Amino acid sequence: MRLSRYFLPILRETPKEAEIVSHRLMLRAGMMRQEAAGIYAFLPLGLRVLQKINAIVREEQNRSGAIEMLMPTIQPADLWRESGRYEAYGKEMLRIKDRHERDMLFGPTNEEMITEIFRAYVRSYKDLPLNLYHIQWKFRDEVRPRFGLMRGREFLMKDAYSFDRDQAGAVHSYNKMFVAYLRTFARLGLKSIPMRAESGPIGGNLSHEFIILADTGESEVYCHKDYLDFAVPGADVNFDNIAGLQGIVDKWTSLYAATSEKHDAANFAKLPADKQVSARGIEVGHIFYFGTKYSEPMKAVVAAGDGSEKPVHMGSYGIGPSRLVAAIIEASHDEAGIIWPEAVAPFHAAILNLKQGDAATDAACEQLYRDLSAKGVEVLYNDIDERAGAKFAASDLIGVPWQVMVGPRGLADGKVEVKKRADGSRELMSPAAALDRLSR
RNA sequence: CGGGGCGUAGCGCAGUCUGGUAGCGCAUCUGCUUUGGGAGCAGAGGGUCGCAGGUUCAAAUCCUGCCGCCCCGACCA
Repeated sequence: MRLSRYFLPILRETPKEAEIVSHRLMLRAGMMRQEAAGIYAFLPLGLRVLQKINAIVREEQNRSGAIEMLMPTIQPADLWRESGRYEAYGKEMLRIKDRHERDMLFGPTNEEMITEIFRAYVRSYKDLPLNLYHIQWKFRDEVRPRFGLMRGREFLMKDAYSFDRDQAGAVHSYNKMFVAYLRTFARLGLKSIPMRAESGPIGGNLSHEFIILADTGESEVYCHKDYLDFAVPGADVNFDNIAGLQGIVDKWTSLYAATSEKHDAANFAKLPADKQVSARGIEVGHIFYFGTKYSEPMKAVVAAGDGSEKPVHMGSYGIGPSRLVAAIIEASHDEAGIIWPEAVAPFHAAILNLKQGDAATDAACEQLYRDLSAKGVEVLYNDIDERAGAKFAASDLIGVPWQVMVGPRGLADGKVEVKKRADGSRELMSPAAALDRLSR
């Protein structure tokens, strides 16, 4: 992409409404624009990151056996009257009337709708287990939206819903998501730690929040240091191996880990002093087993095999991709701007033409741009007629992992300079070597 | 929803107390000079001063009402 033909409205100064670093950097980097409190438009650069995140989330959901679909944002109120949540949900639910005065709502979540879809088609336990998910915009009319995308009213959520014939099956479905989440966050370049959350109606430990550590995170978390070095399950993990998955989950829940709400200072103090980690974190995922809470009132039942019909056991599993955009920035930035993990970077590399208009420099940039593009490298070519300093600052701000600086000084020796955004290291090399390095 | 604050050019702000030609920096446009870490000079364009009433010869400024946004708290994926 040529910057001169792109839409990247970089701000030199920080809009005053932005308090936390991810919000500031997203606005400055031209990633998003606020349209109302807690409601944002994604600009092209922000969308690229969001889509990278979605792709990874999707791959790991699919790998675990979940099946993608897409439910609407607008839902009929009657569905929620069946579960009793239409009255219970309160003012966080955005309620709408259509032209026929029918009660509608902008979905804050989809348990009711997925249960309705399930019961319409599935009759037999033989069709289970089933896990359906979608990635769709949600709306929760928070009293006080804040922190940019971290706590918006409209947000993108991946929500999966599992259906099993009994609790044992549901636990396995839960474990699949647990492992898929470990893999997802690791691939996003994040250290995630599962922390016990409020238990479901059946009791037990079957609700976990996935917290990523970030110095500027919103909440205090406490955990055993060894979590930071736990190996994340590989891509070859067998999701059908019930005992194997349980073993992974057991390991990842064996040590102390709690958010401030569930923190038990006395138990935490029992850990060896050098193993106590007290840090700040951001919740980026939440998984939940809730049994027959919806299947029973909404009559989502299957033939159990013994002549009877039984309500299915369900769980739901959320990840917030739009929040993750902000969370990744909170976890990965410096004074100059964003430092994207390579897996989610909007572009892999940037070419900085340090002397626009100089024939040799222009030609070298054009050639490198063509060569990188031909190799499938996502590259942003800064071909704007502005000073080198401005290009350095802009590249650092938007956080592209690799910068290739091309100018007359280096070209005199047949060299360009490749800079790694993450650590600032630079290396002089030939354009051919740069091409090789960046297209690996 | 309680408490606090802010709405003046695309962004950041001054001007409001004490009413009297709407300003500054950055950005944008033109020209010249510059060109390896956010250049310099000269010039230009751009504003219903959040909205609606009211007071006044005169309102960004005073009064009343409303709207929007931000921060702290309570609450939350």
